[in-house]
Amino acid sequence: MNKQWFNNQEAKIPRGKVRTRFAPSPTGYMHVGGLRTALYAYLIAKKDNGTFILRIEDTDKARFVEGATEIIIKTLRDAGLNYDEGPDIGGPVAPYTQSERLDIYKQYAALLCEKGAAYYCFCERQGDERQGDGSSVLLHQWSKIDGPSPRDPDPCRDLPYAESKIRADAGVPFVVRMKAPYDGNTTVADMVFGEITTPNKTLDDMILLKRDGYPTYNFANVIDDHLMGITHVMRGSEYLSSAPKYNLLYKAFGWEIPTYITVSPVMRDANNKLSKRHGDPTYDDLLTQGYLPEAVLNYVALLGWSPGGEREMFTLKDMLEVFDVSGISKAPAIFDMVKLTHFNSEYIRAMPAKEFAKIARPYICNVIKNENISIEAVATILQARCEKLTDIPEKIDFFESLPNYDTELYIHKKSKTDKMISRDMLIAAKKAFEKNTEWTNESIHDILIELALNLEVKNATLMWPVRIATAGKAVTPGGAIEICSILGYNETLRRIEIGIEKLSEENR
RNA sequence: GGCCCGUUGGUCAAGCGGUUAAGACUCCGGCCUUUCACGCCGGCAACAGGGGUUCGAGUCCCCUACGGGUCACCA
Repeated sequence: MNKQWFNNQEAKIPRGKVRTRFAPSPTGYMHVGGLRTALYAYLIAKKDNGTFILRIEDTDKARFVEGATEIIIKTLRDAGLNYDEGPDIGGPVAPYTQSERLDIYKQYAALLCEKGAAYYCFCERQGDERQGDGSSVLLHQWSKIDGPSPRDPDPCRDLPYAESKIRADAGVPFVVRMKAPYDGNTTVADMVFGEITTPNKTLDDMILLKRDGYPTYNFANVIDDHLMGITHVMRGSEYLSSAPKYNLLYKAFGWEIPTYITVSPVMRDANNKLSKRHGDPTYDDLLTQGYLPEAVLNYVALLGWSPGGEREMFTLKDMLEVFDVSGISKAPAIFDMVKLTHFNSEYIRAMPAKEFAKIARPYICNVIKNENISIEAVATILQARCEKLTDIPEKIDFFESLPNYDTELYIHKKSKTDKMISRDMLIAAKKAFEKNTEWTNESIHDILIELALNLEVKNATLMWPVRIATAGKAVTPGGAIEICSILGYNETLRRIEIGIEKLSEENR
């Protein structure tokens, strides 16, 4: 065993600062829960001026997905969760990638065997069968009998080290398993779940190194978290029951155990986790559905974490100030699209008008081809009334072409406007418009207000038919004035005439 | 089935032994208004159940129920 080699690995460890990592496996998409985990890890590090790193956990060859790492990197960048370290010091930052570190795991596994804390196992593969989708069918039936079931002793566990080392070196296929003690207890300290004590006899000899030479998640994680100097390990609650085994590994190496921060999953309903397979949206799906990255991040942060007060709108920068692990809840949280939508509309409204116009532009241009219509003006009336960007097309299609609407729309109970009155109003409005030369929001406003005054009717009595005639639908962004203004003089008059015609026909 | 974890309105949640049990979303009223929306005001709606401990329990303990996790050469 090369002592110098191990010393070199250890020498790279930076100490004394908070260091966290986001350690996804490259599945081809980023799910919402993953984003939340990344966010929390980022916040913990950055709150303390620490280091946040990205580590790709691609130790399952069978599940390799082309381009998956790029998606993760893009998402993180998109969300503003920039990681600041990779294996190439000084260069452009590529993430740490476990498949590039295979030698390291092998060396440490061998070291553990030498120390007697692990062993080579030459038994045939056993226990489960793989299905096409990567899930497995357990062959084992759980006993109905009460009490802890005794571990099946592995025949290789007590093989003399020297003997199995020779066999392994000679090329006999093997896995490396950890030697979990039969006696005593292991206590795991977790910042969210508190202290959990587990009897060692319930722990199995988990596999560290697979037959193909790749490490398991359980092993690579411990090695890397140590080697990369991770101080706060954040992960999902599915790993909570393995945590005692991780502690045993740290102990076997004589390494300091990091602080664990375990978070519960994000659910789709009371019984099921959010999952792509069930059709739940991934982070990218949400963006294409018209959600803003900031809104998604803000909403997701609040799933399972609360800052304690009444405020719930937080930018990433705000979160840096208020985030605290003590606010993380042990209970799972259900993802609610309706509330996300609310956050999104808040973010849209809070945006500077110019910025909104910029992001709304493609959605608007997709519908409005007419060059006489000002995209900016449409964006302006849209901003306060759109919950997500994908709402835009159906809200503004009437600008492009007048829908074939029903005259029932002219009936407005509140202002006691009916079809007859509407017709009179439209005729009056037409005349008033024809007399005028200017065509701005202000001039249109003045004309209509003055007209209502002269006719001695409520504003709504006049505005309602004008809006219906010019838009041809009941629900519109903006009122009559804005719509007329955007449509322009000629189109406005054309549509009012159509309205008069429609209403006149019915009276014959 | 064993072990571990959880459970406050439909949802997110505050609450750290004494509160009229916050707040937000949704929904429903009302006001404002140039429709819808926005905004403002108001309303509906919760401590899973049962035992303790205590002068006093959503808060502490136990049991039950329900839910989740785990028991892979997946992560």
